[in-house]
Amino acid sequence: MPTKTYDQYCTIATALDLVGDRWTLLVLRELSMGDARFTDLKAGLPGVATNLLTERLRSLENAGLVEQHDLPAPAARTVYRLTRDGVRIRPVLRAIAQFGMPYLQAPVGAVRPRAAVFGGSAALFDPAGAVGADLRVRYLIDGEEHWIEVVDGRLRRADAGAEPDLTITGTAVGLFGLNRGARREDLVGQLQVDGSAAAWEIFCRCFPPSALTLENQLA
Amino acid sequence: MPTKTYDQYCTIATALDLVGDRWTLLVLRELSMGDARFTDLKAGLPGVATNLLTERLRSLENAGLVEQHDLPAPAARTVYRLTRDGVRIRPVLRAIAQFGMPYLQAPVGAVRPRAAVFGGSAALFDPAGAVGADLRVRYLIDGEEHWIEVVDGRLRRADAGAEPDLTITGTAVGLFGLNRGARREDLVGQLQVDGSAAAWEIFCRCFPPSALTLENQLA
DNA sequence: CGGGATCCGTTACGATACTG
DNA sequence: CAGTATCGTAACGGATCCCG
Repeated sequence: MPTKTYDQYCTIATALDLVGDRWTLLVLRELSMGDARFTDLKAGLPGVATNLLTERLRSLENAGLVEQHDLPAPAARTVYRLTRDGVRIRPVLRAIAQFGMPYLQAPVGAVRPRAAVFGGSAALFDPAGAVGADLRVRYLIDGEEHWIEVVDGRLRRADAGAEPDLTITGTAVGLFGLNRGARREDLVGQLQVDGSAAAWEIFCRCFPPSALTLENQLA
Repeated sequence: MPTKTYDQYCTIATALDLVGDRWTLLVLRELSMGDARFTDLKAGLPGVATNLLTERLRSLENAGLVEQHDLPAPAARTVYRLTRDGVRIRPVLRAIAQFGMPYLQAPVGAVRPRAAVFGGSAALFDPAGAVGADLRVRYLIDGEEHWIEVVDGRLRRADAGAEPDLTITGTAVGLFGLNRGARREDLVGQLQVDGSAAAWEIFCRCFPPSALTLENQLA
């Protein structure tokens, strides 16, 4: 176990003592998209050593951010889940995702639809722009269906249910294009948005695309 | 140099490739409070090895987040400063600080006034609560003076100038108490707030104290 | 004194192999 | 499926030394 702490009276240093180790925030990213088994986590975190993943999970359990949950009989044994304290990491993940968005270059390898929705689109959520907003969005990305909703200005995952205000259909790469500021006209064939103009306007206020004006685009 | 990258098409992984290494975010924390010399950084980051600090600074310069700046003759040669791209890390630092706030225990060692203002108080800034707000706050903490202002819902550092709407006078520890949710009555002798009731109300909306309802308070 | 560079012991990480 | 065990390598931590 990495026992290294910054040992400083600082909220940031304290937070990083909990979640600052390598892989830890990416584990939380995976869990913030939903419960996951050990193998799911391993699949979502290419390159992580199994012993390290184990160590990180124990460490997160110890910090009270993650807990194991046993599933009923037929399903595979256990899943990992964020605790009530653990979900407090979401704004951190959103902020990091917004920071990193302009640095993302052309896709390498496959893009998981769920990552495009939660790590890409939903990560752009802007609480200030969303004040008072209500919106249900249905994503159909590479055949996978995901729902998110904004209720009274607060972002939540949602389940399939009542009619969506907006339906976004297409590929994960196309969705990333939208997040990075591409215009809808440029995404014909990759992404299609169905819904009222009013709903689209609310969407744009709640999920403003990342500013691409970085002076220093990495090569 | 740590050349390890997560090599994943993910905004968070990409961001962590830039700023996820040990000490890097704390270096940015220091610089987000203002320009700093090498020695200032070293002083603000107890325990960091000098070679490591050098390596992190080079790496951040390389990423375009930090730049060296030469000062006129009499002053010590160079300072480090966040670039225009670099200041984009601030929302990340704020989010991390808010996450870490409840885990902060009693102070160990000296608390720097500047850290109490920027890492503590200003870190609680809530864009959603601040929509449309305007406020100038003057901090007098352990003899140090710092100003922040909210202009049309956006947070900025400020310089001494026109009358503040609110003046907060006291100790760094007292200020942390306020941030963590202590009531003003409990901070008599440690912290004093001067200003109109209306300004105080705006302040509370812009800088809501961290929820202390963590089920799992660390020991 | 500010701003590092060099060296070296220790720790954490990465890859793979193996097990209940 | 969900880990544990092992081991070589890379990164970190601390101290010392160097140079303008």
